[in-house]
Amino acid sequence: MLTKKQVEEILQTIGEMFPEAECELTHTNPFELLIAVVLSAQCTDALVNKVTPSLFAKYKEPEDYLAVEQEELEQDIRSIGLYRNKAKNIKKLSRSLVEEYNGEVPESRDELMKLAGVGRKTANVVSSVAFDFPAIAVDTHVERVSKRLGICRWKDNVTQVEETLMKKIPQDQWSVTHHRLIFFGRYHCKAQSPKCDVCPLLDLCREGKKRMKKKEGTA
DNA sequence: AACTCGGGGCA
DNA sequence: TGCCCAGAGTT
Repeated sequence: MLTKKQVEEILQTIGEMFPEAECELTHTNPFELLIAVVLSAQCTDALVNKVTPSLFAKYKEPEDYLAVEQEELEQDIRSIGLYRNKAKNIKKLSRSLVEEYNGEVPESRDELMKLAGVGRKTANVVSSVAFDFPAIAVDTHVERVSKRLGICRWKDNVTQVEETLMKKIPQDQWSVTHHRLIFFGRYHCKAQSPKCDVCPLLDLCREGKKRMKKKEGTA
């Protein structure tokens, strides 16, 4: 596992690689943020942002989602993929908010995770971004990159990855770190074909050095 | 633990 | 043109 100082250096380097890394989710209130994050499962924020302007113009409150047929909602979010599941979850989630939470978005992760379509990652994003709850959202990119670089352990489960990241990164950098690691994971340290041969972090990266060595052997 | 949903992005 | 996904639910 890397030290705090090493992690700091790595994050700074990644920040220089992707200066454009910043939160792409646009939201004006907790409910819109919740919907946007639910929609973003298995697709990019950029793609979600193509539908949210018209979506949020049409649907302001949970009641608005309950007022239309599910087929209509499906068409409104069709271009993002997985739209049937997501439309069904949003209808169900809106009903829960109206009936059980007085129309308000709950603030705690545990309550958020009871909602349809809201898992651990979505709950962490909403509670931390909308309600300043101390949490780091760990998605597949963040987890993979953290493990490859040695920021956390290989055997760590998601909870342990979260804890390690929160321990090694100053709280005021959690949000930007999340997005830096996502950019790094998506465009550089990719799941299938990481660009180890042109990676400025290779000297620090156990996994990268292992991969380069293996590559030499097979070449 | 493996499977499903799905249009868009990228090789 | 065919792969692969910024997750969550179900079995």
